[in-house]
Amino acid sequence: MKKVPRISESEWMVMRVLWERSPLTANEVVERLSSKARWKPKTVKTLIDRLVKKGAVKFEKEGRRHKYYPAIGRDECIATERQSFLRRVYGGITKPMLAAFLEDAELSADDIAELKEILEQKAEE
Amino acid sequence: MKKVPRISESEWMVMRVLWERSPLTANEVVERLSSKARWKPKTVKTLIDRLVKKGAVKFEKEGRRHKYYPAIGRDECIATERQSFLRRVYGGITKPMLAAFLEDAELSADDIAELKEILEQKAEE
DNA sequence: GACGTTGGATTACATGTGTAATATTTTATG
DNA sequence: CATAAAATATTACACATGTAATCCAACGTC
Repeated sequence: MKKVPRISESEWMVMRVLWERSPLTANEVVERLSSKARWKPKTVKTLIDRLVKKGAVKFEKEGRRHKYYPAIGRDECIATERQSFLRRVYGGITKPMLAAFLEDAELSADDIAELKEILEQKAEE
Repeated sequence: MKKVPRISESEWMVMRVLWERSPLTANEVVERLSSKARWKPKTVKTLIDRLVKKGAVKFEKEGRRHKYYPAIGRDECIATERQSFLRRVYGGITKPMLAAFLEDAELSADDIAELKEILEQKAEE
């Protein structure tokens, strides 16, 4: 289990686009972020560079352009963030916290069914 | 709805002890944190000062000592963190994210029943 | 009342983050 | 080939954060 680096709020936006589709050139990343954030291209470039330095993103040279792609898994990063969040705020996963999440969520009927399924499984343990 | 300030990871530890019991003197906070973190007293004092500056903590003078207490609610702060986390990581609350939480959780039968209750309520909407 | 002790106030300093601008290198074009 | 265009690399700079140390003021003690 390799350790995932710490990824800042802004960097997460970059990671999200790369996880969605990659490899991408810097400009493509800028393009895909333009709807989500109003950063100057240079700012996005800085974020990409920092992610490369942290080992979260790698690239291959294709001609003079670099094609960037994630070097770490989305699920791993999410798990790390989730745990950090829970430790910080609740000191662990708690029922009130889950209740709050569920209340806030927008869920389809299928989603609800699936989550109930999980709960039923747990009830049997 | 007043806006809660941003609270850093270390600051959260301080807030947690103050939410648990307050008011406390700086030294009492240091004392209560000593099992959780190995910070020098001055470090804890700095964290408290920053929280005061942010408006997250207030104090009253009792003789020459200050008695500190939270100025913002735990639940509000948690809600803010939760939303920040979700926006960052998932771009909002999603079913897969909820599923991951539920899978990880340690829940009693009552907890499970209550959560199912919430889901059923949502199914009716 | 001088003095040490004990808290609070001020200052420190490296690293991270948000947000870019400038400089340099590579490439396409005339 | 010279030069403009484009991409990458380097530099910038203020504020946040982790982690304290030092300075100063009030209080109790002799």
